[in-house]
Amino acid sequence: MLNYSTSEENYIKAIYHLQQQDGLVTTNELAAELKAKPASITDMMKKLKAKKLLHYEPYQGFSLSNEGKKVALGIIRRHRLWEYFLAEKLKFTWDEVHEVAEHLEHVSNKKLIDKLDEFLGFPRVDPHGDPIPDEDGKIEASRQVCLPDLPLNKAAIVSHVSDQSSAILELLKHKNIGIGTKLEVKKKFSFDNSMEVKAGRQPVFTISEQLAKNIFVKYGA
Amino acid sequence: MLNYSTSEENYIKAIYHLQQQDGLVTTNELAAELKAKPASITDMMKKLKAKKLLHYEPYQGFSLSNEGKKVALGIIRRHRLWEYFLAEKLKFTWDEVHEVAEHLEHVSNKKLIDKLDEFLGFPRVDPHGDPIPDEDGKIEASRQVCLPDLPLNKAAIVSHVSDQSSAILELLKHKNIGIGTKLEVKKKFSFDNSMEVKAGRQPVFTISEQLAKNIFVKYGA
DNA sequence: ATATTTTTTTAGACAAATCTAAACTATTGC
DNA sequence: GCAATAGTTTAGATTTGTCTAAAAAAATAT
Repeated sequence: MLNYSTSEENYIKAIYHLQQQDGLVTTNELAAELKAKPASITDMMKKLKAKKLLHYEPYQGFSLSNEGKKVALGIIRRHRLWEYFLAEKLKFTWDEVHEVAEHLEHVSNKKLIDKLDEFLGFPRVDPHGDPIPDEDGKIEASRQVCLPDLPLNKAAIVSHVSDQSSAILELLKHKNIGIGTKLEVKKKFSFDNSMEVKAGRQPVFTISEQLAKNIFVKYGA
Repeated sequence: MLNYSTSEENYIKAIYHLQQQDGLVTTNELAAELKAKPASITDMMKKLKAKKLLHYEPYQGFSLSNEGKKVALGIIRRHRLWEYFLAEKLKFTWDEVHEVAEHLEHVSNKKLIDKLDEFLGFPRVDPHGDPIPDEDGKIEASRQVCLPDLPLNKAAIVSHVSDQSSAILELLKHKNIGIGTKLEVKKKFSFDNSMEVKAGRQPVFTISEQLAKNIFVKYGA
């Protein structure tokens, strides 16, 4: 695997994320994502095409080649491992990790990343619940579901709360649940659809169906 | 503290190291150190002078200003903390850490570095025995002495072995002592000048005067 | 279906960091 | 003390990544 500049890596990563949703990515879309001018995008697309990292015909949009996807997954692997390290070891909060990881991800040394992975205990998801690609670029599909739909004993990360009333926020705060909290459903009761959950490092406790329906979590499939 | 480019940081760091030994640094010296052409050095010196990071008059050599030294110590702090992390947490060997830290050092985020420092337990020296500047840029003088001259209970790092005979190497290997090994002298016996040492994570053991004289260690004064 | 609008590309400029070759300054040897 | 040598700087070119303004292509609206 060749080395790419920080700039090239940022383009590749942005295209990867955009094409997950949209299929073909357009010049303006990418310009908005990267806060650059459309002319700069076209310039870089020519360069990445010449390096066979993407498919591109003028005016037709672009998408990563298989090689480009592999490069993107390498960058995402580095980014998410560093995010995990920052949250788990350095006690950054879930919303602080992204920005710092944006810089660390560009240090591309295979041994560094594989040893970091091992040191962290081969985590499957980052602090936002997004799956971490393995050494070979394999990545689990990311699923976002509401808590009642989460399989039993599946580790997940709180990613969203649908109801934003102060009543629910008070309750979540009291139970130490917030965006980024690790969550696992241990038991479900069919009588009232309440469930026992393990949240972060707290002992198992019970939450109601009403609450569970409003908590969304992400996990690796 | 402003931000500087990777390139600027590499120049600043190199000047810092060279002027430790030489006082004024010359164009050719720095060119050799950085594997760049003398013309490139002159260009950058003008730039760094404009930023008030160094004193420079054409043909007269250059040296860091106080501000320049502060910047240099910040870079060295980052470099050595990452080296410690790589050796201590990721189990890199002492001779592998430098190259990787050369890249990590350029990620300059104060919170990251201060939290890393805390996570590592505020180490005083890196895996080569060189002292790590603190948050304010204070740095202990680095001392290199042979083992009999090391103060009792002072943590130090093996940095050099003077005799390279296979006999001494065999002995050192047997005692698990090598470059980068942490060493502490626990007790000295005046009868034969033998001493009890703690090496790495091994239990305390005894070494002879002859051996001790050939082991050089570095420590923060 | 064609005129208008939007999107994309091209052309040309600029800043950062590097280089080569030539010019200049300082040092050294005799 | 001056010529030869060694070291340094300048001038101009190159590469990478960005930009603005203008041109070209595609999409859209009547």
